[in-house]
Amino acid sequence: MGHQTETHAFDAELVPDSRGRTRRPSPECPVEVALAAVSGRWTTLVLRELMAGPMSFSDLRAALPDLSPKVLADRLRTLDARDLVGRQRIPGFPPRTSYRLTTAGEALRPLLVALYSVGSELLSRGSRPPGPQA
Amino acid sequence: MGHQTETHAFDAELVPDSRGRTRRPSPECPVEVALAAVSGRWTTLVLRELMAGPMSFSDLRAALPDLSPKVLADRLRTLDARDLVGRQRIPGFPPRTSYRLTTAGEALRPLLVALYSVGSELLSRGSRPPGPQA
DNA sequence: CGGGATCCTTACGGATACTG
DNA sequence: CAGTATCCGTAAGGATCCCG
Repeated sequence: MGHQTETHAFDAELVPDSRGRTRRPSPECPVEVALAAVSGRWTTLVLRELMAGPMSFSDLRAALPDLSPKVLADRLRTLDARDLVGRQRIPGFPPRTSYRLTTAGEALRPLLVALYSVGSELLSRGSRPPGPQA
Repeated sequence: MGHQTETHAFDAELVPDSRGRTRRPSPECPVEVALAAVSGRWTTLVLRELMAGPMSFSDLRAALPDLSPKVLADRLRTLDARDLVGRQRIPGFPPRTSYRLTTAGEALRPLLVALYSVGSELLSRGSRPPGPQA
């Protein structure tokens, strides 16, 4: 092995290309992009609901009763801005809006599945609950 | 199909069991657990470094020069508290501490891989950078 | 070397009330 | 119905300095 010349080598599965070799948090890194997509409280729950098919604003409110309209609107706006969710106004009265995942949004499904299975693995190992983080 | 009795059905791959059917963010949900494990700025970068093998505090500082000692200590403390990372003091002077992933910590590898590949997918679709989130 | 202690700023998220 | 407007408390995270 080269002694000191190469700082260190990353596992090729973990870091397949140069975009993963950043020395600081950077929006060009795929990991950050994926993390940003699911970040924010309630976001994964909203995504989970939409994975089952299009829903209106109040469908979502009914499915997630403790989520305030403000935060729900925030989440939907952010997801929309990232092209993960699309909104479609249905003409007429009362006003209705249908939210649906875009194809980019559907691409998050394997991530949610991975989160679930890794999380289950951690729980089965008896890892401690989050607690106060700092 | 039952007409209105069942509120709605989740995809079994996405939500394999009842722990994923929460109506609010909850530490019992595997998704939240996994998300908590990688949450926080710099966390995935620290994990990436440790995936290559044990490192000392200043090894990590050298690998991530823009990460302040305070935040690095924060991250390591949190990861330690969650049993994802273990610390080992090396006796003698100057003081040295070696950090390594626990087996639970190694369980995060597939999650990081999934984050990378889903993030790449999003980037290749030309999704917008994070931007101001709220 | 490996941290801890302080201070400060901002961004997030919750509550409540209101509107087209 | 589908949001917006406002206010507010908290916690994350960066900077700086210090200690064993």
